[in-house]
Amino acid sequence: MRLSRYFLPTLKETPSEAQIASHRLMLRAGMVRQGAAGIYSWLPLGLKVLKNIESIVREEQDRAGAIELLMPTIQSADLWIESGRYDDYGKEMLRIEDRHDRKMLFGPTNEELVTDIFRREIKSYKDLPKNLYHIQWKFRDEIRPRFGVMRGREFLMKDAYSFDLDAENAVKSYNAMFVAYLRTFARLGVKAIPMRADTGPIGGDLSHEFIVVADTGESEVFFDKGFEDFDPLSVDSGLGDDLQPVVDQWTSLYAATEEMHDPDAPEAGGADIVKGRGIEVGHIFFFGEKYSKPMKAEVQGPDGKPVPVQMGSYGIGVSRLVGAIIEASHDEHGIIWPEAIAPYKVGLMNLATKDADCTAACDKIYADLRSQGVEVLYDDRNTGAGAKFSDMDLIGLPWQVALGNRGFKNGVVELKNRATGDREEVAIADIAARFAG
RNA sequence: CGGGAAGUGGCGCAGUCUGGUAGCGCACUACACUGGGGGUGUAGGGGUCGCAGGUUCAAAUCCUGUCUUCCCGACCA
Repeated sequence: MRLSRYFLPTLKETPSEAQIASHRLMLRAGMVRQGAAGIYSWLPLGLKVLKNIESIVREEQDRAGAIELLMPTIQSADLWIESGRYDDYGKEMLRIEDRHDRKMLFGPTNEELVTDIFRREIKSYKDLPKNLYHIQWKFRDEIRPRFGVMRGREFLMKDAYSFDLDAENAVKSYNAMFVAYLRTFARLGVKAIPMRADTGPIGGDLSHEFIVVADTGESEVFFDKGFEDFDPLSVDSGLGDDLQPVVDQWTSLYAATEEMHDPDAPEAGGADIVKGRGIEVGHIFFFGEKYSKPMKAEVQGPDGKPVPVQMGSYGIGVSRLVGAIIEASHDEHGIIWPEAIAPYKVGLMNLATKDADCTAACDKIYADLRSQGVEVLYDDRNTGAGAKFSDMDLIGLPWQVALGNRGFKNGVVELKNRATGDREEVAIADIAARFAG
């Protein structure tokens, strides 16, 4: 993409409403603009990151055997009345009426709707297990939205729902998601630590939160230093494998959020327990018959008798992750994207746009990179070099390639790694090949 | 929902106390210079000061109401 034709409104100064790093940087980097409190438009650069995260989340869900569908954002109140949550959910649920005065709502989550879909179609234990998920916008009318996309009212969430015949199999489904989550966050380039969690209003018996550790995190967390060394990607997880040992390994070390932390517990006091701040990016629950019973989501068992299915739900805050990753990965100059989700891999800067030869050389690098399938943002604007460097640092692409008169004379570009700051000179003729494969 | 703060051009702000017809920086437009870390000059365009009432000869400024946004707390992906 040529920057001169792109839509990337970067800001030199931070809008006054933004306080924390991710919010400031997302506004300055031209990723989002606010529509109302907690409601954002995603501009092209932000959308690219959101889509990249979404793709990785989707790949890992599919890999773990979950099946994608798409449920609507607007739901009928009927199912929520049936489950009993229409009254329980309170003012956080945005309620509306259609032209026929029917009660509708903007979905804050989808247990009811997915349970209804399940119960209409699945009648036999032979069709289990099932895990259905979608990636869809949710709306929760938060009392106090804040921190940009980290606590928005409208947010993109991946939510999966598992259905099993009995608790034993439901735990297998739970474990599959547990491992899929570890893999997902690792692939996104962030360290997320699973912590035993309070089940909250969704209810249930078994629950873990996945917490990204960042200094600006909103809640206090306590965890064993041993988590630093775990590599989730070393674990292979096919559907049906017994993942209990993996889960056991990951839950053997102490980790707890503030509300679950018990300073008096023997395992909580060790020298390896560190205190930090964290951002919740995922939350998984096993809640058994909580919805299947009142909503009569039953299958016939081998003995021909109807049994309510055992359910779990599994959420990842996709839009929140954009903010959370920035919180965990930025410096005073701007964002530092992990390569897996960066909006572009390479930022190419022509520092001498008035020089026909230099421009031709840049154009060729741009064409070569694109023909190799490398995503490249090409700053071909007629601005000073300083503005280009600053913008490039701000938007945080992993690799910067700069070519100006000085380099052109010597036949070299400057290649900079955004994360490490390391620079090296590479021959103009060789630079495209550096990104091959 | 309790506590606190703020709304003045696209962004950041001054002006409000002490009422007199709106200003600065950045951004934007044109031209010239410049071109390796947000450069320089000249000339421009853009704001009924969140909104509605009120006081006054006169309101960004004083009074009342209202909307919006942000921060702290209790709640949440």
